[in-house]
Amino acid sequence: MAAPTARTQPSAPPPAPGRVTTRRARTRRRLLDSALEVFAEEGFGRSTVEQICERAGYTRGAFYSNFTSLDELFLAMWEGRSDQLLTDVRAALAEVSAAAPEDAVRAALRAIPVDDAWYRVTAEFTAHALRNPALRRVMAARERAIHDAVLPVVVAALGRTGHRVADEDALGQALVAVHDGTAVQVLLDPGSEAVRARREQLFLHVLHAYSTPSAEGTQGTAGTAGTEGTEGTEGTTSTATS
Amino acid sequence: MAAPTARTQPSAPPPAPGRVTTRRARTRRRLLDSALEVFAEEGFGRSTVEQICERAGYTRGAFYSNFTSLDELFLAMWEGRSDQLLTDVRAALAEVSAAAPEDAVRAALRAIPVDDAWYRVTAEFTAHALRNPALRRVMAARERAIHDAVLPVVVAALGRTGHRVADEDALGQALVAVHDGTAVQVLLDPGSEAVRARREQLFLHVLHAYSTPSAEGTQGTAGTAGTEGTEGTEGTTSTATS
DNA sequence: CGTATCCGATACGTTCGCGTATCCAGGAGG
DNA sequence: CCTCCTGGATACGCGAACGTATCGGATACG
Repeated sequence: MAAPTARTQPSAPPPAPGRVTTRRARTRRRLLDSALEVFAEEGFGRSTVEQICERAGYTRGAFYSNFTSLDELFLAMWEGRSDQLLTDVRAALAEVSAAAPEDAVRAALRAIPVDDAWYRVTAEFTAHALRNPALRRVMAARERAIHDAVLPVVVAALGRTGHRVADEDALGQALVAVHDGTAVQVLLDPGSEAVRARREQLFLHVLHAYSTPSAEGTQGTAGTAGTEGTEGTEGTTSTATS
Repeated sequence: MAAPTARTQPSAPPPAPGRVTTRRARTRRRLLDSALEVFAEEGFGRSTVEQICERAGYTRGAFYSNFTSLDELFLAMWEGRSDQLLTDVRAALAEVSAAAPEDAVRAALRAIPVDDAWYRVTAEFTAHALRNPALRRVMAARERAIHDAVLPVVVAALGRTGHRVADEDALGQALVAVHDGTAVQVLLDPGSEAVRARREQLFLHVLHAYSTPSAEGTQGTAGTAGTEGTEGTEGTTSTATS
């Protein structure tokens, strides 16, 4: 009986998981988007809650209703963007999964645009992560995820041209390192085509360094992919072993 | 109050360059040292003038007497440490200038210890530089200096084992990129010997990738490291596609 | 169409850090 | 030994950003 009307009792409403959610989600999203911009422009350490809210068209009340601290928002933002990036890369790699490794690399690099704003933020996130064990784990996990997503594709592509990868972890680590290291260079010297070209060149060198041509190719037929046809190259090894 | 009239010399001493300078220099130095620590612990954006002064044993008065802003101190500190590092590397390389490239690489890596605090600060400086054209130039100049200091030695060492470097700029850029990229990995996963080992391995791979064995070698010694089956392969791809 | 409930806006007091202006001690030069 | 100047300490006022407590409008649901 009773009580149906005014239940002030907290027992009933365990955070109803789907009530006004729609507005909230939009707000949250706008805050996160604005955060990226502000962090990129001002730097994390110099960004204020108010700047972010102002840009998103809200007041601080909205912020504190959605996040408890700037740190929390920073992490959420970075993870969100990072996930998106990973998704993009996966998609891009899926499309070219039948191409030669050279093309795969180029496609991957295209899928990971050296986005100015994003890398400014990532550099800062890195600095932050180096100081905070929890964040460090997050970042390490992220690198591993990228690693896991990219490696199989690369290895497969290499395999199609008759190359085998002995130590996949080493290759993965090398690729990530090269990516990070060269990305900064590209941003520090924007507009320099030379830097960009050498970046690509370095990737290819690394691919070759970490794979060995298996004497016999399975790929008699493998040519299949032929589409672009360019990949004939195979100079790989050409001269080959002494 | 009246005192001010006491200007004996109207000609005004052009900042007597060596008067109390001794105290001042010490103060400046202590502030810079403390700054590194504070920046490393708190992050640049969250460091305050007072924190730095407190750690150095001064008050804010001392700070504003020596610097005009945190930014200025940050730059001065980074440049100072950076110069020191460069000096160390030069010295280390001079000692091993007669060794095989593998040893040179190892010596260089030893000379550039992956110092936790320093890299945390550098990561932040990088982020900062990506946002500030003036700092960006400073950083680019620094990288070029390191590049210029290290390359000749590396090239010479390679030459002694009968390897020639076709594109020195490319090699330099690659080495810097690999250094930066792997340094972060080492710091993100401290204590992992595997990561460290792969870092060294990657350096060697890069050295080989960017140099070609000149048929005639002085390489009597070449046997050297024998680390891994060297990958004679070295197609170097240079020929590239068809 | 009413209404209970969210969600973001507004208002407030507080704390923190800054930069300046002034003061005083200590060390170099005579 | 005395003096004069430098360099750091102290004191002060200011503005920014924070976090909270409360309110009013919007919104999903019956």
